[in-house]
Order: sequence, then C-alpha cells, then structure tokens
Amino acid sequence: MTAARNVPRHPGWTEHARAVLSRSGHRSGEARTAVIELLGQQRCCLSAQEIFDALRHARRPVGFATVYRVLDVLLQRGLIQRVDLGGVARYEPALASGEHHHHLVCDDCGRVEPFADAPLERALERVGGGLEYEIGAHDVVLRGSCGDCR
Amino acid sequence: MTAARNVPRHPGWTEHARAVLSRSGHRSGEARTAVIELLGQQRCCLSAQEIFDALRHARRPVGFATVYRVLDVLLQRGLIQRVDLGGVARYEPALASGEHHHHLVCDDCGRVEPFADAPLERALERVGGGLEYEIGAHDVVLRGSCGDCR
DNA sequence: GTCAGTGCAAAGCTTTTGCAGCGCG
DNA sequence: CGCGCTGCAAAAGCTTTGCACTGAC
Repeated sequence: MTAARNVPRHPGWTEHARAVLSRSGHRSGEARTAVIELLGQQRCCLSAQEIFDALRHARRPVGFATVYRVLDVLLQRGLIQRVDLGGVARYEPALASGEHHHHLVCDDCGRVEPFADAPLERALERVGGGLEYEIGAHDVVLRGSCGDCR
Repeated sequence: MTAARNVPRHPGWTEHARAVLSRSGHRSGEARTAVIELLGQQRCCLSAQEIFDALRHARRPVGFATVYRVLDVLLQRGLIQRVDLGGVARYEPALASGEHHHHLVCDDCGRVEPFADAPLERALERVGGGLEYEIGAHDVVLRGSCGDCR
C-alpha cells in the first residue's frame, strides 16, 4: 500500500482561502495570490524556502518576507496549518477534521509523505476527551526509512 | 485526571547514559556530566536555552556550544530524543518503547506536559505496520488550552 | 603526551521587522 | 487617493563551526 493512497487532494481550497480573506477585508495582490494558488495545488506541506523557489521557478517571483507574511495571514485565519517536523517549518492547507492527514518522514533522505488512518484519529479523539486540556489540534509524525532507502 | 499522572520518572537513565558513552570511548568532562544529570532529572523535555539557564542557575555554568555538542552526542547514541513542538527544539531522555510519552502543548501559555496512552500507542503501531516505511519512532503533539488558561 | 572535551566568538540559517513605493478597491 | 500589499535590506533569534586551551585517560 502506498502511504499516499489514503490522502485525497483538496480542490476548492484555493477559492475558499481567497473568499475568506476577501470577506475579512484583505486586498488581493499578486504575491498573495501566487502563494495561495501554489499551496492549493500541493498534496502535502511546503517550507517557506520551497514556496519561494517554486514561485521563482514558475516565473512568479515573490520576496521572502512576503512569503512569510502571507503565511502569517493564512495561519491567523486558520486557512493553513503549520507542520513542525524538525528543522524548518512547513505549511499546508488546513482541512476539515474528517479529511486531514499526518506525516511520514524518511530519516535517511528527508522525504515527507502524508498518510491518513481513521482508527488513529479515533484513538486521538478518545485521548483528548480524557484530559484537562481542551484540544484544538493534533499532529502525528512517524519517522523511519522509506521504501527506497531501505 | 492530571495528564502527567500516567507518566513515570526514569531513574537510572543518567547512569545508563554515562555507561553507554563511556563504553563508546567517550571521555567524561564536567559539562557533559552536568547536562546528563540535568536531563536525567526531568519529567519532560527541555530546550537548549533551558538547559543553559538551569545549569548556570545551579552554579555549573556550561557554554552554549557545549550544550549543543553534548546534545548532539546523546542524539547520535540514541540516548535522547529531539522533540519539535514548533519554535525551538527540545530534548528529553529516550526511553524504552513501553514507557515513552507524548506531548500536550498549551497554545495560550506555552506550557508543555507529557501524557501517555496505551490505546494510542497500539493504534500507532498498527498504522506503522501497514506502511512501506520501516518506522523507527513516532511523535504525537496535542495542542489546546490547558486547565489554567480555559 | 595525546586527543577528546570545553568555552568563546564568529558564522550560518531561518524567520521577522523597518521602510519606502506600488497598486487594489 | 488612502491604506494595505510588496520587495529589499537589515535585524533577530536559534544552532553550528573554528580555534585555542584544558584536562581525562
């Protein structure tokens, strides 16, 4: 089984994000549009550096500071989620609770892949219910060697 | 239920760590000893800055670079585990698979607490078995508001 | 005596902030 | 035509590296 097989793409996120920002009184500029469109096309998370490089490569160069500022706005509106896998921060579109995924990291080659597992989600929800905390989010990271590296 | 109630301390780790390093041909210096003893006393993870401050406060000051170098050696021997909760990296003694724990982070006050849950561990192991990856470690982070902040 | 361990300082990276100019609404 | 968006450059963390000295074995 391929890890990614469980993980659907999320068409419509781009439009959703733009609509939310527009509704909250944000103006729409070139750079922000480019970042949002790029994020909407991803199957998994990207680092700020990767976003910077991808946009430059796509002939839609955007300043580094702007990338971070766009990410900051999206984070504050809850439109993206920050993913901490060690080293640099990564970001991906935030999805409804039923369709989100977690991450598989290859310690050898650094590859990052998404995976989804319903029983795991149920276990996580049960744990959250038994704590004093009011849980708003959860992240799971599995580390190991990917098929290629083994 | 207090989240931490499930999480035992780990006496003996300090000695274990020293023995492993000694066996691998490492010499024993002041700074390394201080860092290892501090880590062995913790119930949860510490950042490099916290280690630096704690040792300075305990009148056993250690250079910043040394803290990182000691952590690096311990990581390479698998004696500690790096914990990425966003922001700075944190480190804690690595334990046998049966007794490790995960982390609960308060988004409001930044508090970090350990928690353990056997069903969650079982779910994680089942997930790992179904992937192409050979899983060596896993991390779970729950984020929310702690009892005090709610 | 040799070489790992240590501290200080400088460098490297990622991320944030300041500021001036452009352009959306 | 005001104010948010953008880019550049500088600053601000966190972490790593270089180098000389100390001290364990």
